[in-house]
Amino acid sequence: MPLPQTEMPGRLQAHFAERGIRMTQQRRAILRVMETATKHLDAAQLLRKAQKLDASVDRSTVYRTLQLLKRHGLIDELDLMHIHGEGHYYERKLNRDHIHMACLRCGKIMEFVSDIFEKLKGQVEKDCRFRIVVSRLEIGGYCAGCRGAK
Amino acid sequence: MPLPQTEMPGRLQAHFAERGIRMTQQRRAILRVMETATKHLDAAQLLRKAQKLDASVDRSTVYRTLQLLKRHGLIDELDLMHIHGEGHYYERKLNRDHIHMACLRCGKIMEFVSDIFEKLKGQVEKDCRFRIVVSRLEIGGYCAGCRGAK
DNA sequence: GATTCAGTTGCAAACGAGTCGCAACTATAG
DNA sequence: CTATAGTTGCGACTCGTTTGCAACTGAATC
Repeated sequence: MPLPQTEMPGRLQAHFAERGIRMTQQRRAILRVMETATKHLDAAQLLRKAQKLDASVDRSTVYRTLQLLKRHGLIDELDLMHIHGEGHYYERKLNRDHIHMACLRCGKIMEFVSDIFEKLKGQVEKDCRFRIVVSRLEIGGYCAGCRGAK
Repeated sequence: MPLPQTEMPGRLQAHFAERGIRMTQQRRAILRVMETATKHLDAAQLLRKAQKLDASVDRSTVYRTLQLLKRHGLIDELDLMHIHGEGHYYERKLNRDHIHMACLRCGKIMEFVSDIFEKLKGQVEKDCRFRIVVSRLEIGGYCAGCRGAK
């Protein structure tokens, strides 16, 4: 299930340059992993993959870089309904928000883009006079394949 | 900001009886706290309040009871955008799902019920052939009062 | 290219939320 | 009243994440 690639690899690095954020060997490795990831990664997976590019990358640097990316609104943080433990998953923020669905039986993660979701956010902004910065809709349930069984 | 009280206090206890779940002193205290809570509680707050009703209540019993309530679909688990740390918050599941909005500046939590949200869930069920069991929409941003400032 | 220094790093220790194994206890059915 | 399956408190533990600190380094300036 490849993520939609609506942005070029290298864009995260470009964002850093634009904003005058210092680029280091370690950050380059971590950003490259985020840019080329084809699925949602947690911090441990991100660390392992980044260490293949630069063996010196440390766990704490991964966490610090994730905070940095979050603060700049370049990634989204997900729970995926805590299907695999208490940790978090990360993905690059792309043009359009999407919904995450997690199958409680087979663990599959699905994504879904919806105009109704955009409309809902518009309603919240208008009716609640609330300025939305980040939104997260996660759904747990049973996917088409698992609905029949159990 | 009181939660909508569309169910009577005592309903959680009634659910337990209906389903033949054993009722203990400690559970009675914990359920009573959940039933009368006027805001979202985390496990530590729930423990403190429950201990005022029954001093013997232990942390692990609180967690075990929360798992039980979750498994029976009687409570919802929230992150509230991790505004106050990594823990979780709990609230009784009421008739209608609602959206949670967290102000990134003042920390206020707001709730919002929307037909469009119901419609969106309907779309997911239909278009993705996905049977929804639990859903969570959390939004971070700036509330009406804080939008001007900063 | 050398100098400078704020920003960044690895390390190890600490943290907080949540879980678990176990022996003692207790709510409920018979 | 008894039997027993379910529940409890306790303490030790796991796991994801954060922190303080001394050493290092990117990049701006000369």
